[in-house]
Amino acid sequence: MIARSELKKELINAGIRPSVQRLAIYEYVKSHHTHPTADVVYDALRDVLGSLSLTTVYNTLKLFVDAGLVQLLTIDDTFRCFDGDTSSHAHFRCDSCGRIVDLKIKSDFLAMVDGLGGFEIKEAQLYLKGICPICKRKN
Amino acid sequence: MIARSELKKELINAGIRPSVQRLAIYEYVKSHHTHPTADVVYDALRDVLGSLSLTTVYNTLKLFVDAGLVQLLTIDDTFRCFDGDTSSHAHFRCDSCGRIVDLKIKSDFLAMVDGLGGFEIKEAQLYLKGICPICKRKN
DNA sequence: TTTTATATTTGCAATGATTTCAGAAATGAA
DNA sequence: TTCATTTCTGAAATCATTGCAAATATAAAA
Repeated sequence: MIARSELKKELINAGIRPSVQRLAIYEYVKSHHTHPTADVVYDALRDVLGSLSLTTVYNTLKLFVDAGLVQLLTIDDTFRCFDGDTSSHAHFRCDSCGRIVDLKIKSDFLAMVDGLGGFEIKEAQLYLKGICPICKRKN
Repeated sequence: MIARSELKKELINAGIRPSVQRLAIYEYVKSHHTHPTADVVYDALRDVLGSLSLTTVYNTLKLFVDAGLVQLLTIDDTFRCFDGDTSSHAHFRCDSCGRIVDLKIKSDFLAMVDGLGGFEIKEAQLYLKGICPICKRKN
């Protein structure tokens, strides 16, 4: 759990004015590692904050993604979800329960890709899909 | 370029009846390595075939994906595109020109991911984004 | 070949996540 | 406080994708 004042500084450093809504949304994605959709964030915060618009959540998350503070995941092709952890890691999506799991990845994994000379890589996403250990045990 | 009769066999082997539309769509995605969207396939084939419905293109591509004959890519979060090459390879999307490029990847690249024991991996997608060599040279 | 059943295609309407937009509210500076 | 700027809001619009029911094509049976 990161302190609110620390999160505030991060927003300011990124050139983003830390409004009440923005700070709440930022705190949510940084403290919940559940890869929430915009809608999930909206449902979780609408009661905490007096009022909140779903549009604000969409706009704010897009702002964070563009600033590099949050990752946008498209591992499930039917919706977008967000990850406050911007460090390099892989994602696994269980076909059975839908859960998205973080997996550690070696820092030099791009060495496995051939012919990258001349390319400028700004972002890398490794998406794995299949059956998670919990669902496998159930069968 | 693969022969039409060969493509026909592949569909039959997958349990898919090779109708005129299906064969045309299958031939398109297997011979064009441009990662087309459903709409692009539709526009390319509507004139060749007498008539064609966009719904048919969506349904057919989904059929191919479910049968494992074609890959679904979600590297661009605003639309889905398709890849007739189902072999293991990475994809790069240029932020500048939007082009999606195939990149070779070492077959054992999953060794770079920690803690995969217990997981059953059915699909892996490595998406890279940034600036391609052609766009870099232009600047 | 004709009939019948089944599979496929079609076009339009519906869906639903996301975005746009214009006005309202909040914020910061003077 | 006043003014200017930024941010938030909610409703309406967008657009890729899907659902559905009718039309067509294909295969099997008679």
